[in-house]
Amino acid sequence: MASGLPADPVGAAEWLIGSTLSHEGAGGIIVETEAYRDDDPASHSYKGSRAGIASMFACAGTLYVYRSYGLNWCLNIVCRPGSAVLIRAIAPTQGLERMRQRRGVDDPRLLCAGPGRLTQALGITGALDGVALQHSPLTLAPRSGGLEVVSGPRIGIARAVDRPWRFGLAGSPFLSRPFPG
DNA sequence: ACAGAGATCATCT
DNA sequence: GATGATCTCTGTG
Repeated sequence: MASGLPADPVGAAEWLIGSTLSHEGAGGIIVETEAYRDDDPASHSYKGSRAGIASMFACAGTLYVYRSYGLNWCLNIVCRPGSAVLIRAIAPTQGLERMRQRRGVDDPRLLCAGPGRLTQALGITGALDGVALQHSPLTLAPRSGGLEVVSGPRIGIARAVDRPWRFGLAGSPFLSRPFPG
């Protein structure tokens, strides 16, 4: 990939921490991600391609956006066919006022702390599902300096809970939940 | 602070 | 008919 996204979702999830993600002037710094691999029982792609998740089997850099629990949109970036990284939280830096309006809350810590919240704050919907990142209204800028990344068990899944494939920026107040330890 | 329930829908059994 | 990679509100300690 042009952006240097690792093909392995676990490496990509860690790599994405600290990157800047924005959509039409609203966005911030990615502080929380999760990796989902095609050989991973917790992944939508585990049982192979089927209707509704086709974009997860597209080429690296494709956006996979799906609806969760009937109401929330969740944003993933495919890093290899069948494997993707779920963007779980960002530290809001641009377009604060716009995001507050869309979310209907004032507390900046509640603007983008969670996969459903961040898509709502940025105005991301299923319309972006299957679109290539570089041809989408989304902008992704890799991190510049080093930073401390922590990892832990993923959230909200029933299978393969033991895999520590959730990554976060150490000490960030914008995480959807704190990391154990 | 923590626990439980409801909202809502594509996909699967 | 059941199941989620969720969020919010409400009731209780």
